[in-house]
Amino acid sequence: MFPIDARDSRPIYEQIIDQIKEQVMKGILKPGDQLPSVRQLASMLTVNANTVMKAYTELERQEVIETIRGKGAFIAMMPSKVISEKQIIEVRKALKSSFVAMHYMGMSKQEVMAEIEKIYDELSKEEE
Amino acid sequence: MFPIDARDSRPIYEQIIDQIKEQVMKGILKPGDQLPSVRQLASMLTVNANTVMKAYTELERQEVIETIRGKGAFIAMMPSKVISEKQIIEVRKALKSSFVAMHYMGMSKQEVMAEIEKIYDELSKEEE
Amino acid sequence: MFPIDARDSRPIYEQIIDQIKEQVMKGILKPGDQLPSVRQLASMLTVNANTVMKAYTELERQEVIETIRGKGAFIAMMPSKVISEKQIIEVRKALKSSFVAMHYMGMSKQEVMAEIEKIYDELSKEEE
Amino acid sequence: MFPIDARDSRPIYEQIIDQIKEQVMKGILKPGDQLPSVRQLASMLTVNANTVMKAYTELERQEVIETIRGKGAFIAMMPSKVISEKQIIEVRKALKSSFVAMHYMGMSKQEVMAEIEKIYDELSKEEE
DNA sequence: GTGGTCTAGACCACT
DNA sequence: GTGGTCTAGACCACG
Repeated sequence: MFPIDARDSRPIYEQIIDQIKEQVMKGILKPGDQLPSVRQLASMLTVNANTVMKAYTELERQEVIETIRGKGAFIAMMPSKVISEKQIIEVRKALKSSFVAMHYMGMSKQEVMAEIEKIYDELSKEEE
Repeated sequence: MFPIDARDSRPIYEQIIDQIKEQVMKGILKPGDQLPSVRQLASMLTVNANTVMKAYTELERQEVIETIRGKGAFIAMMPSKVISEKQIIEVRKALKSSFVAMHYMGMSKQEVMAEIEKIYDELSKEEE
Repeated sequence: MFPIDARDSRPIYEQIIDQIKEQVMKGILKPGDQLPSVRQLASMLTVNANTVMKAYTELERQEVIETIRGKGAFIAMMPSKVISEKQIIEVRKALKSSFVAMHYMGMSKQEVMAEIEKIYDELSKEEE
Repeated sequence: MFPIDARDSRPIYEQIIDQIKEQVMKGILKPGDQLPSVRQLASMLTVNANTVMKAYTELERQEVIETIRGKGAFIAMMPSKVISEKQIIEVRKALKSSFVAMHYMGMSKQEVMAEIEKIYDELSKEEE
């Protein structure tokens, strides 16, 4: 379904969260679509069920998905737009940190911008 | 000297690393400039000396600073240029993750781009 | 598991690093093999866990091992190939220093060469 | 006189010791030759006099030089040939460590051997 | 004074 | 269980 890298420094449950959000953004997953069950996804990704559970719980908290008892988990109908100040500060810090890192990798602002465009293209392009 | 946020999810030593790199990028710290000693910075930030030590060690490894035995730590003369494939992949993932997060915060690509410009301005503007 | 000499002038964490690299080179440890956990190795060697941690962190940075969160540390699949100019200069200095020392011990070039062959044999010979 | 690198990881006093031994080995300094005084050498190298003192003391202990009160320091007449088991073990460890490092830098045994020959050539060639 | 190593022990995040 | 961060405090080598 999607690639999980156990060697990645980012925790697996976070990778799952991001992958699902990404698929929604790309339109691969649409509002109302049903997600695989915790156990199913766990066996697909060969990770622990608790790890998937943690991802789903967090996704629900963020209102990206909705879980209905006895039915399963579904992509939420209404995209959440509650933006907390905290989140904005967090993402700004993350961006700044990335830019400093890229600067130290010898990339000019232009090169960084090109990289950003590239990533944005990927995100809007629907993949199989 | 610079702000350390104990409640931040990122480890303290990483925050120190980023702050110093940022100050170099802004031109506040220039090649050859002496950094505060490990113990000094530790007491300034009210963190443990070992934590500062860890940051300095990593900065030296990245060739951002040079330490001279018995003398102290200094901003490196030669900007480092060693880039590993791993680093590039990491930073791309980080960017993508930020963009997905911003999308979920309801920001359009244009708004994201404006945000990026703003952060870049901050990074090139010398602060007091 | 392997010998650590507290009286050795070289730091313990460096001795651990070298021992593990040596075992990989000899083929005793193979790509994918799991290493003892930080705490296990610490108690085996009767050193502090932080000391072993430091060694593992550095080995990961050098891409000799990979650590997987919650699972443990493993010998890396891909042999690392990142070489910095600095490292080459360092190792040349170390060699020169050794040769000067051996000369002062009254060893001729031939004797030195014989010694080198002997050490190389040891390194390629798989030990129990 | 000879190059001292404060940024080098090796202590300055050790660099001085090695440089003097190297010059003796190359024949630039011959038995009976007078060395510069501690203060002279210190100012030549722009290092602390205590540091040079430490180097001279160690060189005398190793019987590489002889100091005569009121006269100065001289290269020893008899090359010392006392070899302690300890020294041999030390130098073997150093060599092994270098070889492992070179192996990890992707150098084959042949390449290492070529490197060794090169260093040996340098050591026998009298320089200005 | 400086950096660097090491210990002991706590606490956290992840699986 | 695993690695990872952090503190507090000791001791050493170097200049």
